[in-house]
Amino acid sequence: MPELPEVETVRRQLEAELVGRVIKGVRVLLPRILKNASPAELAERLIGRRLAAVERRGKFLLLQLDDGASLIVHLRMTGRLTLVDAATPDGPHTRAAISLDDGRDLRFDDVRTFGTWHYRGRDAGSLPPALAAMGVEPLSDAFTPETLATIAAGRRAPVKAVLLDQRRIAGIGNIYADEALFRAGIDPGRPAASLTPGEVGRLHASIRSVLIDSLAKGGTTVRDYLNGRGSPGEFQRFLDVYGRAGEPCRRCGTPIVRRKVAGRGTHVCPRCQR
DNA sequence: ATAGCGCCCTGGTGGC
DNA sequence: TGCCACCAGGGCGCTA
Repeated sequence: MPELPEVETVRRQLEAELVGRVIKGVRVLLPRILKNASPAELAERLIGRRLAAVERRGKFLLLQLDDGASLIVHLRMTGRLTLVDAATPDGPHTRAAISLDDGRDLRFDDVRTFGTWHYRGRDAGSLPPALAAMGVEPLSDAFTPETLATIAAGRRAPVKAVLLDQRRIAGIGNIYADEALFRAGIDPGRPAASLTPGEVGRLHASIRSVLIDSLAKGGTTVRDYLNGRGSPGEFQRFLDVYGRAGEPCRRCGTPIVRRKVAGRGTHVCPRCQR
């Protein structure tokens, strides 16, 4: 489940390899991943374009083209973007591919086919609604304890639901919501507005630290995630609660409990998190 | 405006 | 061994 650290890892790898490359071909094996273009239209727009930059906003990847347009990719749960030699056969779940002028393909593989591609033209063009409404980047200077306090103020929803709301904070998914709340010692079901200023400060620091720590390990691979070079992340070895139901809390030894909060599988230490 | 829920989709798992 | 219900979950559309 690629979240901010995983998508950022892919972004860095793709940027290093893709910038300056020219698109020679486009293959779309599953047209419904394209949200606002037909395969033929996408090919017409992309072929001949040079890649100018690879950016990230929340969990979206933006491949910027030299004509001011962009290809906006969301990996959702099982999507992968990897660079391979063009001779590499498609996998059973290859949904699309872009061939480059250096003999390689940018392959998009996605088992569950939730991932999406949007083409955005130079002027306006359609943005994915979630991207247009995206909240603050948690690793940017704009994200301060005061920002988080404002976000939480007056919200009766569980604090975990607020962390998952991309319109408030960008890029946090189920894994890092659980991990940040553990580090902060806060129960995920608490109404966001019930957090004390001290708790808001701890949660702010925890969000940043867990994202930074995971980024340093190349992200988390629980099941499907692979980076732009086809390699898994390493942070799963350092998770405190996610996926550790029944195992002892690393801090106090109490078994980690799994329950449902905000409709999501949620992992907590019932002793450390209040 | 906010909160909650079902849907999309496939592969892996566990029960019988 | 086979079959099937169930689960994973981000974004989105719908409801109240």
